[in-house]
Amino acid sequence: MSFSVLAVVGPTASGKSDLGISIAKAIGKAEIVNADAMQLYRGMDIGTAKLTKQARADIPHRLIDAVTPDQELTAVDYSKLAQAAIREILDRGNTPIVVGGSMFYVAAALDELDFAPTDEIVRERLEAEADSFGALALHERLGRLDPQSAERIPAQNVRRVVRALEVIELTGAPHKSSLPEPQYLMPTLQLGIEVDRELLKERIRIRVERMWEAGLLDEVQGLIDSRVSFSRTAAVAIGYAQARAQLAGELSQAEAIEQTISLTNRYARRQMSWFRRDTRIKWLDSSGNLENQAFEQIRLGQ
RNA sequence: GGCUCUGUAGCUCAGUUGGUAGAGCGAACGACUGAAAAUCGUUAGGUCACCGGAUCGACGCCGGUCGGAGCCA
Repeated sequence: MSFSVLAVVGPTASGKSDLGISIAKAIGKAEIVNADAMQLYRGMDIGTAKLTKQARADIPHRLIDAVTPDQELTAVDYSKLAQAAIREILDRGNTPIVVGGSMFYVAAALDELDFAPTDEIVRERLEAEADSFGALALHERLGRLDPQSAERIPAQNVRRVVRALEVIELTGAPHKSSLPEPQYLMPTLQLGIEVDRELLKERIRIRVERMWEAGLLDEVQGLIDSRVSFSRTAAVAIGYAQARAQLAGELSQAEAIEQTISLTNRYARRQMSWFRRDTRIKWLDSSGNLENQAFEQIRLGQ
């Protein structure tokens, strides 16, 4: 094969998980590596649309339920886990299939990304400075130290301004503030699922409504009762934040559901704007037979 | 039936003493190198309910019509 790693990407509710399993079964000796930032968390099942254990029983799945919701995990941590998993699977003579819609995590698993170091103390100090002097002042400082980054990063985007300053302070070198031409770590075939936007919205609505019917509130109440705190990432999981607000009496159920639908739609849009620019992706049209199109691409890629 | 309030972008609403309109959310598009389901940027949407009047000029003033809400009968 000319590719050693497969990947299935696309927006939420496009059918990545199912397609991943179909492909794995069809090609044989394949294992799935999760690239969904939220499915990493144990106990967050309904709201992350995790496949049931039965559904994934036939195919080994890696990096699902890898950590508890209170564990802080970053894209860098994930990239190490994912790359290690991919290597292991390859060593076993199997084909890794990376499946997930977390754009940055997909890149962290598949691409060459040379992350600069981080330091919590430095970052906290910069954030505090942003608070007291304002985002503009910080952006001006970045303009003096690294005009290129300052030009690329809007002053309002405090998060990225702070990160750029952090990297300069830590390494003395400018921050790489824009993504490079992506480069695979290993020969990879990336399949993307494209769904008509209106149809996707409909699917998202149904999916979210079913989450509530399936007991998302109970699941969240259980997490609260077990007294695990939520990590920064887990805390903002779409649906979970809304379910918690409903349990706290801050939102009605209808409001919680509507909000979840609307945030999920926005997320799907951002996913597409990220994946679209990756010209390496072979797109599958969901109005046709996904499996056949996938098999065809795999055949062509061999 | 009477009184009062009200009708501005898809939604919720701002619009100082008259010079043809803004915000938040939503939408479309985009950026993205250690929080990424994060954090942001850009753009498109409005004969300011309708008709008439005074005015050089009205979303804004006057009169009327239609539609909402409340109070009193």
